[in-house]
Amino acid sequence: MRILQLHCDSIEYTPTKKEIKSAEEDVSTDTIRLEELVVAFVAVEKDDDSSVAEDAIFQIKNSMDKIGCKKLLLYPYAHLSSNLAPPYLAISLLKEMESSASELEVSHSPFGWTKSYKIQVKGHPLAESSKVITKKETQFLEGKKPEEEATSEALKSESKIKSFWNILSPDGTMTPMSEFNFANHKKLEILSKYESAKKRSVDEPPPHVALMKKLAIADYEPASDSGNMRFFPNGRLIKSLIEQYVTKRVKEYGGYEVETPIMYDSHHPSMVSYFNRFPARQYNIDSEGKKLFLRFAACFGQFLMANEFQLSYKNLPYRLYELTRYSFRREQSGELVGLRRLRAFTMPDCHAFCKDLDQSIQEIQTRFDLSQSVLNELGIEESDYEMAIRFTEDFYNENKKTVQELVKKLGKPVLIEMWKEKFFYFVLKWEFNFIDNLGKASALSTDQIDVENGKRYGIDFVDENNVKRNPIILHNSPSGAIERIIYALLEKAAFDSKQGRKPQLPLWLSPTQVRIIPLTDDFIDICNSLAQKISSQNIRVDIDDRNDSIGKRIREAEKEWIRYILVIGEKEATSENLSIRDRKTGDVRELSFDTFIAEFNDQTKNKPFSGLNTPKLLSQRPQLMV
RNA sequence: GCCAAUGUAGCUCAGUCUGGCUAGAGCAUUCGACUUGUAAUCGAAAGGUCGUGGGUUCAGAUCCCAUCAUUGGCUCCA
Repeated sequence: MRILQLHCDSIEYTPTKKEIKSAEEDVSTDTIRLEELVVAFVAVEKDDDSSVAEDAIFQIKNSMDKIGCKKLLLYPYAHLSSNLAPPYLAISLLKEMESSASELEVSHSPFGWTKSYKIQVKGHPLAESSKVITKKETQFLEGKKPEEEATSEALKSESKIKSFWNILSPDGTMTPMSEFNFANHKKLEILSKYESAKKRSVDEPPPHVALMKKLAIADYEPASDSGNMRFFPNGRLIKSLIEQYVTKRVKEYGGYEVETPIMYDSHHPSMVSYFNRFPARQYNIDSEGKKLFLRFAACFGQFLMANEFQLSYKNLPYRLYELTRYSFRREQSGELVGLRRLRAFTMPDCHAFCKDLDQSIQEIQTRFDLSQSVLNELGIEESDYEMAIRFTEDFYNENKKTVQELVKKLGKPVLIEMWKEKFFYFVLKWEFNFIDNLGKASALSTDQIDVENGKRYGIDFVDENNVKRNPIILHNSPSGAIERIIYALLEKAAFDSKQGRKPQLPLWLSPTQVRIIPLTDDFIDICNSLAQKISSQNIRVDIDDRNDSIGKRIREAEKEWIRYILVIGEKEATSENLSIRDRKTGDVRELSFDTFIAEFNDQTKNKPFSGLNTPKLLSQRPQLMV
């Protein structure tokens, strides 16, 4: 059976005359007009039977659910096939379809009649689709527009691969997702629903968007392409600190930092096959007849580099790392949101070349620990994210223990997606998904076991037996995109705020860590020397020397989420100790200088430091209202 | 990309449905006064081709068409 399915604003048809003997009787020749409906042009073919009819109506219903349409017109249309069923069979199958779609508002146009018709088709991607339904096998091509260029094989097969969803608990039990009791795992439930059912319902902008502007971190740049952000001094400072921290951790783990080009020749032999597999989502550039594209990850750069290395098994695992500023993905405009999903983003990307599966499995455990620890230190805890592991059935059957160990490390149930066959280049992939205020999931850390690209990029090493082999490659981002970390921190802060707690950034990331407020102009000099003393301890300190009331300046500092405020007046000028207003409690404490520095350092130890990225005196600072 | 909502001063918004006075307010900015004790001192000035481009009209921020951007949903997420 062949079906051409169109989501229409309206259709108008007029039966004109009987075309065949066995056409339907008692047909009125009035014009019929229907609105807001799906029209399914149907050609019944020779071998079709009830099971095909049932399957067809099932698929039609499915896609109508998606587009939220309840009205269906079955329109017999012989021209779709050259292998038609005899009319009596066609009529009876059409009737079967009509009656089995009873929960829809369904009708059919007369069979065997010539009809004139006028049709207005909607313009969204799901509006048009064709289906071919046969007895044994079901195949269908969704959403393919007639005028569209042939979609690549990748996209077609991607829509065909079927996922099996389960939940794996730390004790090793695997439960089908539908049977799992999510009572104590609300966020995992969100992730599961999000991934498998793809169902979401939100009607407000994510809170981090307002915060990123209010805190003068980042904003949209109207003169650029959407999804390319500008970062203000505060934002650049925060971003840079996170970048430095992640890089430091990766180097401690054993990654070697490199730098590779951001654009590549799409006709380079190594690119072609990779490219055809993952088409469409890149920025293209024409340059002197070359067709270049902007990288969407650091993979190519590092693979092409590794290609040059003379590797021995003794060198492995060997790890290359790059902090890509930027990676580019030309996501559909409707998918872009604040700092969560961008077209240009900063991605730490670390590849480990391993000699065999055993080594890669050992390596993936190390990197799992690294990722978890990095997120933790960045201020994102286990309770903020949920893990998903995806793998092929074969890999799981041979490596159950490995998978279970990862789950054990996390210590809570994990969403499992399993494929019968390997479609992607990896056999296993895990990722941590941050769940935000609106119940949206987005991936942070991730790692993959890649069994294809070693060969594709001609990377090889010599093993113990003097045989050349291709390494297995792990693809890890220990933190996920840096922008997304900021998004996660802001969403967490917004959540605190909603719960009635004071929102804040981790102290080591605060653009201003200590603010000094002179009571009157007379104390500005004292403030200056105090500021100097504090900033020599690697603390970002500024002075609000504006001519505003003390209450107002405190309020401003609170609104900037500044943790420590020092008001300097007569009392402080003559005292040994500092009066420190701690935003955490709102109280004013008397501390000696050294005690304060010790308390401060304790909270920022092992974290990178960078000086104030804006004028020290607030009177010299432009007000940024975005 | 599709559907919907939104777009007015640097920011947050009123005015748009029902076309008609000099397009308003608060915050921020500038100037002046005040010299402040832990979340908003007082006064004044300046600030706008109402997202952009067309159209209808005696008259357009307001109605119509197109377009761009943001947000939400769909799709997508290597």
